[in-house]
Amino acid sequence: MSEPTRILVVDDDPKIRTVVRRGLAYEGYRVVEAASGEEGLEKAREHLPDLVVLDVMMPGIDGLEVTRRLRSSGDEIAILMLTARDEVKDRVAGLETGADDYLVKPFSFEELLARIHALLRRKTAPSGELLRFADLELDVDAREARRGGRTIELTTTEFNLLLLFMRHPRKVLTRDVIMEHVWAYDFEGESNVLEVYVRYLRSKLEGDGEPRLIHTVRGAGYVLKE
Amino acid sequence: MSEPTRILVVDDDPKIRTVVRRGLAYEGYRVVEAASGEEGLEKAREHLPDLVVLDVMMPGIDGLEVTRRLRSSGDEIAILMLTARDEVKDRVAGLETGADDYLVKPFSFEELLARIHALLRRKTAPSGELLRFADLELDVDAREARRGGRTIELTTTEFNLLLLFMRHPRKVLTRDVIMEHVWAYDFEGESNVLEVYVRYLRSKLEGDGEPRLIHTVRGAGYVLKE
DNA sequence: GTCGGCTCTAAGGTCCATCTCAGATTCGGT
DNA sequence: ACCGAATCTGAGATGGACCTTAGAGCCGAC
Repeated sequence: MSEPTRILVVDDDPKIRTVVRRGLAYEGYRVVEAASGEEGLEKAREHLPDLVVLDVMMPGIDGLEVTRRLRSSGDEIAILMLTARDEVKDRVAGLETGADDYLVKPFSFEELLARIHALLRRKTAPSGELLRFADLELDVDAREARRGGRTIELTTTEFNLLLLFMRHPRKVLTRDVIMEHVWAYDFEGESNVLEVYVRYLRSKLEGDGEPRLIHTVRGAGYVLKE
Repeated sequence: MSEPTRILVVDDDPKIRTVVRRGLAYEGYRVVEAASGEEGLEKAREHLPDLVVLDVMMPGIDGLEVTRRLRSSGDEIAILMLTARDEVKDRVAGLETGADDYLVKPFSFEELLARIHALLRRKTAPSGELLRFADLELDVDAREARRGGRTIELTTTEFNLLLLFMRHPRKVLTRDVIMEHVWAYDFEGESNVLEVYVRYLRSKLEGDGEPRLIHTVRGAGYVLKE
């Protein structure tokens, strides 16, 4: 994926925060830090990270409580919990309150990275999602769209293309990026498949003379916007 | 971005310059060389590179001083510092004066490439972030500008030109530099494309009789300033 | 085997971003 | 104040990017 993934690191130990921040930043992630549970919740609200690395044991609001609150506010953030060695009950409690995975301290950075990758892969995979943009809805499970009351059937390719747009609204997607994501091949010889499918989508989505949502950006690509 | 990434290599050792230049050019980067700190500063002003590979130890103005001056002139260039083995204090000093990362000599080209990629990902992909100058905003993702509440649609060339200005505010950009960055060709014959596009931008950005932002500097070029 | 739906190719048409050019205007130097 | 050069401005030509449509190939369902 092209956009930077945001990761929030919540731990009261500055040494851990620094190591993790540096490492993840080096890997190209956008990193936000918090030194306490309170600050973590605040930063989460502010930055909408894709994943939180969360220490269980912290003074004040601890990791379990942070997890509980994040979950209760309906967030689908991936949560990776850090637990002290042998604190088995913490792990169990962590998973029960809604953490997605845990890692035992001390850990190597590579281990952490592996967990993070696995989690992100799982989480950003669509399931049960209902994506929404303007008056357009995309039901990921049913693989169909809705607009203006009517239900729009999509073929696989149309769905994949629209999914990409819905995940990156208001963002210009270059032809290359789109081709890579939806068709997954390097087209040496040129092809106009993309244009054809954009047209298919448009004609389905604008069936009733509704305003255009997928706009052409000459010399660049396409954008989903009002 | 569409224009090629520019990298400036500053090292007094010609062997290193050659190896690095060849390798990076092969990777598709536009490479500029400098053999001393003085020349490095000059080339940086002249070519506006996205990243500088900078040797610490050089006669005359050394890498630390170059870093300091680049930073003090408000540039957000990515700086990768090359240090001799075990010169720990150089590394620390380097990071403190504003370098973004360092690499210990001797290094393999692959190592260098990996660092460069990581740095560029961090630095020049301000995805989701808005560039801002005075009351003007440039949304890099959406490829559109905003001023005085209204949204301004930009063509590709207009966008590239404005992006260049926004990345180097308050800095006089000569016609040559602009032509090189936005049009990427050596114009032997005269052309006034640049003037035409400056006009296009102005008319879009000053739509409501707002104060001018792109000013002409006679005999030199243009500046973005209030 | 036949049918229907999905995917892609191909060819022609349309449109507008880009650039050129010519004349107007402004600026700096004297 | 004047002159030449630099820059601005408007209008127009053109080429390529994008759109549109039709249909061929493919695969699975029955």
